[in-house]
Amino acid sequence: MPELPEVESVRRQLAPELRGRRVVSVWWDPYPRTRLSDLHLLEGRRLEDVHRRGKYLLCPLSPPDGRTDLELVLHLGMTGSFRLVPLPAPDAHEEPGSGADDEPGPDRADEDAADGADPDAPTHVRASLVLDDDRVLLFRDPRRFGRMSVVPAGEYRGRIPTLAQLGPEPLSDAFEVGRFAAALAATSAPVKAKLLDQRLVAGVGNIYADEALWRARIHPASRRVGRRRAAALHRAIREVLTAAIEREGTTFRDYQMVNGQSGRYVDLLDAYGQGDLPCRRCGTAMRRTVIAQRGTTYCPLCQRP
DNA sequence: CACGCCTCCTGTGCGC
DNA sequence: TGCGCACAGGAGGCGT
Repeated sequence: MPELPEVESVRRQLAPELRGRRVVSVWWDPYPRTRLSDLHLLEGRRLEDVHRRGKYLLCPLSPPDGRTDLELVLHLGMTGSFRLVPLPAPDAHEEPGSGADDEPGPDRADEDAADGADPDAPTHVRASLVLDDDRVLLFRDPRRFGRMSVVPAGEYRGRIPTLAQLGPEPLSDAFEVGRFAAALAATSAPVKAKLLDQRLVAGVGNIYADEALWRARIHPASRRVGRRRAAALHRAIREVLTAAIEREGTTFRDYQMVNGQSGRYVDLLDAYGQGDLPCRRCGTAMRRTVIAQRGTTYCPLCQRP
């Protein structure tokens, strides 16, 4: 999925477009096990801003009285993306009178782009918010791993467990090397599993975990990371995430920005997706394995246990 | 509690 | 060309 750099890039595109916009109406996926909840609460409210914590986007909502007490929480899962499109002109073919109550979601059977349907029309739309500037925010998510929910502002416990326990932002002062080293020392799980866990540090996923471990020369399965290596990893995480944000993230397969463009960090990947290719540092063939149920690529020479 | 495995989904790319 | 299978950037839930 989109990790911190991808989510931050999406945030930077969305924030100026959504800030101050009022939500006129909302449609969302009627799928039984949908991970979209309480979106009806959006209607009539203003999106005050778009913030980010880890891989989550947070939009404070203004009620009519001006107090902010609800928040829209967005997570892109593995395949989520947003689009802003013009509000379609009222369709002449539409049955008069009916059809008003539930906006026919643009999600039809995905295969039948038959009869006249625009082949470029967005597919897999799971939610759409009509905004007061006659544009529509579409949330697309083929695999349905993404989440959208409206919650009382800041109250994540019991609703969004990972967000409730989220670790420090890696690019902020809250990400302290001493605490990071201590947390790594206090665990017996493979270091990569701890990076993916989100409690030690927020926003690192499979791509940037592999990248940071390669840069810090730490074997992803290592269960013992001392202070020295912890400090190297701390620095590597910051460097990798900063460089990826500068290039608007990595598009390996699904990730797209709001304008449909790809992230350009893919060209700079040193580890992720480099299986069997020569290590960019020492030339040894990169090796692929599975750690924490995730595909993992590392250099067997540079990154020894 | 910490850890590790399984699951939720759909699409794609590969090998046969 | 067609089919089946493995795999995909995340997180939640459950068993040990």
